Amino acid sequence: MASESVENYLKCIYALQRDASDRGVSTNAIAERLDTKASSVTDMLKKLRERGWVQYKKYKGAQLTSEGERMALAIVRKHRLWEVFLVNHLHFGWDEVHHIAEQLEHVDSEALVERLDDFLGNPRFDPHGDPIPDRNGRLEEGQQRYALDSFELGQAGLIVGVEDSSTEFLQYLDSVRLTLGVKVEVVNRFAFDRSVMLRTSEGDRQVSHAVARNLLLRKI
Amino acid sequence: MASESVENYLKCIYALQRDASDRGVSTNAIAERLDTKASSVTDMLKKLRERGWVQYKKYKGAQLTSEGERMALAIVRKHRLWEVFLVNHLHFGWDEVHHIAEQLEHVDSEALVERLDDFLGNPRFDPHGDPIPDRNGRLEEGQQRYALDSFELGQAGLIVGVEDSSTEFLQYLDSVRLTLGVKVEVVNRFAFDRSVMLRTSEGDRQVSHAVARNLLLRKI
DNA sequence: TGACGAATTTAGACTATTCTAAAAACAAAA
DNA sequence: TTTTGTTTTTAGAATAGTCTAAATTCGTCA
Repeated sequence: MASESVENYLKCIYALQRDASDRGVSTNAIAERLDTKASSVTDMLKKLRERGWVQYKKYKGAQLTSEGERMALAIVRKHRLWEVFLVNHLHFGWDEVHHIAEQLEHVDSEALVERLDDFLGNPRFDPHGDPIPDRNGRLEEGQQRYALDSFELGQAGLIVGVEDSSTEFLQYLDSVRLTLGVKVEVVNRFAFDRSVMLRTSEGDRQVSHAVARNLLLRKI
Repeated sequence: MASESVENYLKCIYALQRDASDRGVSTNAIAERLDTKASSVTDMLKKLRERGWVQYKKYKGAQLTSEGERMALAIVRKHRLWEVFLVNHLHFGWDEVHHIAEQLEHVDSEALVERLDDFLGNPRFDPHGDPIPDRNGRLEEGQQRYALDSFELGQAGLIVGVEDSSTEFLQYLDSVRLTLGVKVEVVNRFAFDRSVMLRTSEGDRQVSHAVARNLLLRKI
């Protein structure tokens, strides 16, 4: 059985090799994301290699093995299922659940996860729009999601996810009513600061580049 | 914040000073219950004393301070609430939940506990009949519970709890239909092995002394 | 190619928790 | 009160994970 710390490393490497889909996740990238020191990461990578969960060569970064990826997906599955529970049944806000799910995801019981999944009605997405791996670790392809950032003028879309699940960003989205399921259209783009003017059913809103990069939409 | 290990020690000392209501819980008693070595217990007791959670003098055993007891009750509260969730909502058997709740009880979020409590309908007892401390750590007095062991011939009672929540014991009780809420009457006692003959609505059953000691009843 | 700055690893140390083996204290009987 | 067996504590060591500081390697630019 993997320790909580080991599980966090696996999850972290999984996330990093997902959005920077090149080879080898760098020591520094892991250190930054886990808020730890590069030397600690090096130590841990050696242990993970020992146990067959990552491929790792000095100075070359790390990649999950298939066993490592299987474990990472199991943790992601638990995390997202618990988030659904917290939001749908305990009525937490989508901005409040990440921290709690980070603890719950380490509870070790196959039976618990499967019963929770059934209790929740086998949801396919978590409250932030992220897909939930099935019991075999398979992730639904789903339709392509694009950052608002990449939309052309006049392009419309449905908000289906966020790149950043921090409390701050989610609370901001709540406050300007840009939440999952909302339909938006790009009516203007300002080159000098890369901000974007959006039209929603509630009126127009201007959002910064930082927001546009982190809002994920399905084109319509 | 207390580590998982520290929390387990506090819960253990709480349980031991509850049923052996004399002074000072002995090092060996703690070691046996936590399946660890006496020397490890000594080390930990010094740390708990440092932090003001137990009173402890060499060779004199340990007692929780009021702060220590407050913490222990918070853990017991979480444990029992999660057990209710697992049995009532995820449909686990009462014999399957202890191990899972031992992990869930360490999740640290005040808000989670209170919302879970409300979600469950503020239950007052867990699936084994044990009372759930309220948010202030207060334990309902409830009516007195007696071990079947102590019943006179002819005395009747309602099963309202168990002294031992092990999977083995609970599965045994399931198999002979001696579960919470069942009414029984003592119709015979056998001195040579201290076994007891019970009458239930389903017929007569003989149970060993070990069982009689661990079944808790309310007299009727 | 060589040199510089950034990234990474190594070396050595620290904390928390646990263990084994040996020493000390206790308790109860003779 | 002395002996003896049990309980408890101490001493010293191991493991997992982390850190700082120093050394090494990498990649790139002149």
